[in-house]
Amino acid sequence: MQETAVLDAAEDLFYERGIQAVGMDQIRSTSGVSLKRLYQLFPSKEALVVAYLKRRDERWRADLRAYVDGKDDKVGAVFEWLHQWFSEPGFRGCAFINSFGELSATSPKITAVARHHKDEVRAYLRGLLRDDSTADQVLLLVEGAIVVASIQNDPAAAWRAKAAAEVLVSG
Amino acid sequence: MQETAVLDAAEDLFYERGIQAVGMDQIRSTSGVSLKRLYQLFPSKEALVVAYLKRRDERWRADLRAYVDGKDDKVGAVFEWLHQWFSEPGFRGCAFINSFGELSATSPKITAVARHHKDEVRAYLRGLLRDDSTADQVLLLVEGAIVVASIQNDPAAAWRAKAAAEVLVSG
DNA sequence: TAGCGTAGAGAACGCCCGTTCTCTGCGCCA
DNA sequence: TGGCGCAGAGAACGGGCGTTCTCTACGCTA
Repeated sequence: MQETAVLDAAEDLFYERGIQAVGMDQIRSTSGVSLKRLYQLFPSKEALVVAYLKRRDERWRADLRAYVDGKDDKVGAVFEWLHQWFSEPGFRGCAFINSFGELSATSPKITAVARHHKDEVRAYLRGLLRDDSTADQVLLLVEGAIVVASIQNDPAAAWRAKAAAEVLVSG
Repeated sequence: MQETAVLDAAEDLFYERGIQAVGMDQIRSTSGVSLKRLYQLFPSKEALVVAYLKRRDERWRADLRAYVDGKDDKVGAVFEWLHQWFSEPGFRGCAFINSFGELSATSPKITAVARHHKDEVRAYLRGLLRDDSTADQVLLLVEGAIVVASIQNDPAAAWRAKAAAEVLVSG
């Protein structure tokens, strides 16, 4: 489907290079969808960015859930999954943190999507832990691990976060 | 001094709106320094961004040190200081995380400055704690608190991080 | 006072952006 | 087969970007 091709191209390019660094022409040539059709599917670049982020949010959380579901140590599994993610070749941090830093001053819609993603992650952790304040602390470790892993290019941040989470959960 | 005026304008505008959203003309009109002189002081926009980030890095860490120095509970004081920062009117997250998300794919120099800032923060925490692996865990809480406070617009993230840090340090 | 060098203001340059429009050509129905 | 409509390719548009250049006017030296 054309919409999927456009979103695939958008995700590859926006995540890899940043949103403002990618023009609509590059989305066109990568997706193979004409500019006219592209604007029929998404009436503006902002709408395309929002669609890209929404799809990524849902897939990201579904992947995390799928990995954690079978495991006994749910919290530990979250950080194992993060470590896997950090180790992927194209890893460049959290798309939502990056978009927020780039565009929160310009676009309330993009700000809202980023906020929603973090809300959902927090809710997921609360469901995993049954103690809200511990879950909120674990969320801080998750976000911190993502930031440190990307900026320092150091996937092992996930293991340090895992060790810290174990202390918080057991304590 | 003109250089200071330019850096002040750059910091205000880049931090508030993002780097790519601010043009050199706006730096000129805000600082009152002519474009020609501006390019004598900083030979390119990238050089100006690097200078802005370097000055901010040093001032940020000096402010943190100044606040923490007198306190008994050094680690607690770090999070108190963060809470103060999060509560400032123009708070929009960490300039280095934001710049990294926006430009790490484009500019190795900016990437290096962001990485250096985080290295220095880590080193500072290690000096405070004398136990490197605990310090690295506290770093995750610091970064996580910054991210959550900015995206959720919730300065209280600092208090949750403080409580978690107390558990990690005492444990 | 005459002449020179410097610095400032802002126009100009080439390029790329997001978005729209035009023009071409192909597929469908009578 | 002839006429119609849709869709694709890409040119066009207005504007903004980073950077450079021109031109003016002022201040110092003799």
